[in-house]
Amino acid sequence: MEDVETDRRRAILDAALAIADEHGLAAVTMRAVAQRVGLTAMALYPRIGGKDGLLDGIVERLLAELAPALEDSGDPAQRLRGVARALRALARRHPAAFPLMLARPSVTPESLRQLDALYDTLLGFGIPARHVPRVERLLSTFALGYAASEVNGRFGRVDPRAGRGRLDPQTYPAHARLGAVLEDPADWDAEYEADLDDLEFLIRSRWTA
Amino acid sequence: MEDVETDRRRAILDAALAIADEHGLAAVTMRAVAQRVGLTAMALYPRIGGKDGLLDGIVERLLAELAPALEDSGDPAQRLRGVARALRALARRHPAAFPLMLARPSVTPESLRQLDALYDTLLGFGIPARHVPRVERLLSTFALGYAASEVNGRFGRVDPRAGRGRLDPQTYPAHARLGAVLEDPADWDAEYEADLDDLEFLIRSRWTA
DNA sequence: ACCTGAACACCGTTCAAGT
DNA sequence: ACCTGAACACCGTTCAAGT
Repeated sequence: MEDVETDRRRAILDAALAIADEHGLAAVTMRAVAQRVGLTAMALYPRIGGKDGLLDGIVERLLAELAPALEDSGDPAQRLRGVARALRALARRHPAAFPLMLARPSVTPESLRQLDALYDTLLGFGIPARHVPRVERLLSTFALGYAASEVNGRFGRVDPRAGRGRLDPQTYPAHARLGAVLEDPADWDAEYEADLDDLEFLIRSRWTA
Repeated sequence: MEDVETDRRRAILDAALAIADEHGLAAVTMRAVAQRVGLTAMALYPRIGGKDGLLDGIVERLLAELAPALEDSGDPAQRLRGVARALRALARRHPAAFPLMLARPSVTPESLRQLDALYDTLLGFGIPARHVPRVERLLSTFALGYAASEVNGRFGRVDPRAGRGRLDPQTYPAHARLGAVLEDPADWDAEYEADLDDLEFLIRSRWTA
């Protein structure tokens, strides 16, 4: 049961997120967001408190989309994997806005609730309490970093990574040694799953009986 | 042996980085950078190609500071650890500019050379060639993400994390179960080293004989 | 070749004024 | 209580002009 104040605020933030999705983060101006909800820029201030509040609010909306993945769902390992996949899917739905999750960390009751759900999952996995906060940061750092790297093009912009296996062997000897490996088209879906396998292996072998 | 063109460009980029260090990324305007090097904003365009080129150039300067850590230095494990520590130290020296490394990936000859050095280290570690690119992305994603999270305050802004062990047990049950663990002051230096230990364990047990 | 000054089309934000 | 319109101090960038 949300009051009308919250509904109006949410409509503004969703408009901002939609503009980011359609035209990029630079297009998210106070004026553009206001126009999309039928107001002037100045009318936004009492509700979202300026540009900084607007960007923090976008992060809130992204977290809200992540919430279903953090519901109870039996096996802790499957739950962890579900959250990791949901985070990457979120980044692909909102590539322009997603990096805000790393840049503007949220400390709302909702974000704390999500952190609580993650702690619960890690405890359910059998990780000793004293290691849980660190393991949570290790995993969330990797998952956030991977999704952000992907949408920011850090892993290479297109599939044929422009003959990285055929660079000058004098200046790039290790690339030359890798050769054909670098010519394979990258499959980020498969790579992410392999990384999750590795991290699950790490957790099981280090922190559970 | 660098020509004068490159020197001038470097002076501009170093001025931009200095402004970011002193007054934050928002203070890095074309006009402010120009003033610091004794020019008008328009004089920067032929050398750095607009605001986007300026930000990419800042990333170049950050990478240049990282270069010494990628020199040969015997044991591959120690070299990897050295690079990981140098990356985090870089983030602490340039907290405002560092997140650009994740947001604006660089694809210069220098960045390729650094990637090559990393590939070489992983091959020297005994990792099979077909796994090297993925392992490099796994490690660099974690290291970049950790350093960025730290400077962006994602791990909590100050040391006493405001009684996170004493939240309402009804809404945050896992926090309540962790209790005293969350009251410990966080030591990010020690945590980072522990994470590196874990990742080294992962590499050794999965990909080397 | 290199730089400047004026100008343009924006920005976030303040504030007095309207209803 | 909620919103507007005008204004302010910026921004990145273009372009004709100077030397």
